[in-house]
Amino acid sequence: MKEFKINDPQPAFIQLLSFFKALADEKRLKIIGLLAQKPQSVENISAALGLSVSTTSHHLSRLSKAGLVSARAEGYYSIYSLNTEKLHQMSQQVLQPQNLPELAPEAVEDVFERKVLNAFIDAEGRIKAFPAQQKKFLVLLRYVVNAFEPDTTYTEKEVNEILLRFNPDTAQLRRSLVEHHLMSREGGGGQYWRTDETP
Amino acid sequence: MKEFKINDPQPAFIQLLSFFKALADEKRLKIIGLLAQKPQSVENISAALGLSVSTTSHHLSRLSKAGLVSARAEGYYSIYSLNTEKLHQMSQQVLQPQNLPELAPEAVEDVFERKVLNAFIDAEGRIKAFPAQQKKFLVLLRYVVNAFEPDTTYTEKEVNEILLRFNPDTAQLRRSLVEHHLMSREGGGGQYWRTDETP
DNA sequence: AAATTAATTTTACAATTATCGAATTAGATT
DNA sequence: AATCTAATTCGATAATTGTAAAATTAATTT
Repeated sequence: MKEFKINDPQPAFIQLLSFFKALADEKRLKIIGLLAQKPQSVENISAALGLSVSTTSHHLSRLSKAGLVSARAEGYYSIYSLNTEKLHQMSQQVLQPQNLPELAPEAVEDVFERKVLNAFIDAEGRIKAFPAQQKKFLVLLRYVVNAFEPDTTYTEKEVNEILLRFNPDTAQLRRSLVEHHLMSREGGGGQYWRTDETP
Repeated sequence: MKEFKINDPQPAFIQLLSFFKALADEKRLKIIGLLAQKPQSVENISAALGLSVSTTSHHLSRLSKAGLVSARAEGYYSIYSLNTEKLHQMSQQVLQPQNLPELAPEAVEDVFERKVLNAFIDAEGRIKAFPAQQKKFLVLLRYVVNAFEPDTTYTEKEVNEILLRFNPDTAQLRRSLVEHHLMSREGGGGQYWRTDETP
């Protein structure tokens, strides 16, 4: 097996990109269509497309680099033919949903959230002020709720102790956490727990 | 609204081309990867890609025109998400081998053959001279053999009469036609017929 | 050997397009 | 109403790329 990790910037990405670039041209797409009918010489292709031979040769070279066509020498002709397996392989494999996320650069933390946290959390991790905008407030609540362990129950007193690390107004925080379903409370008593994230 | 219908050359071709063009860019391919993870705002995407917001917006617009992503307004955000069905549909359907030939322009008659015929056949359809190159000579033979009906037997005399319309050297023509298996001859007698083309 | 032929490579240019900043639009907040 | 925020559109520029003519290469024919 190969080691792709070190210094190799996603060969799959490069390959996919050159595949799309190879086919992202009117003339080259038509060449694919021509070669799907039968293998042909460069001159023949250029006549069918109304292009000069040199331009056609250039296009064929690009398709060839992407592995979509290949040429065999026959006399002083180059007879190009379609690599149907390659074409099939690319169209089948590479755009499968499960492979797509790998195309992305490392996911960046949400810009909006970072902005809000920068604006309302001080260096000690405490909430400086409560934003009026609900969306921003929710960001803070999600930040706060991380202080609670999943699958653990807390008394109201314990909850308040933890919330006090963020802001003196523990009542509002506690109430909001429950309101927005980030924490759950058992009906009458003082039992709290972090709501399961999976919906 | 615009009228797209009239003079619309192969909508399938156009659609396929714009599909490939949409994905033939590094940044846009990465956007696909990002949106495959989760729907995101323009600002978030631009941060992940290291691009300006306006450039990102432009890329998203291109992807959107190709039908690969769509946006929903949420507050003053545009949350873009991936159209996975469309992506799946395109990658599955459109590059299937049986559809490929339709991408080509109307097939042009073979350039080499046309050249040879122009060079060696006069205005009356007669062979001006016999080319030394075997490949060219074969083109002439295939041209000549069309004067014979399929599934018909001819005597040697009839064959010579027909060949005389092309060139006085009927003996060479007759012999070459048989040699190259364009016509068949019954063992001893003088019965000739056009060889069936299907191999 | 000289001439011919098909293809590739090189060079130069025109067309396209990716990019960004500035201006504008649409929506939300104060 | 005035302000703020995210997104889009516009205008300009830089980079890419499709195109063809000319020069070169490779193979064949005379």
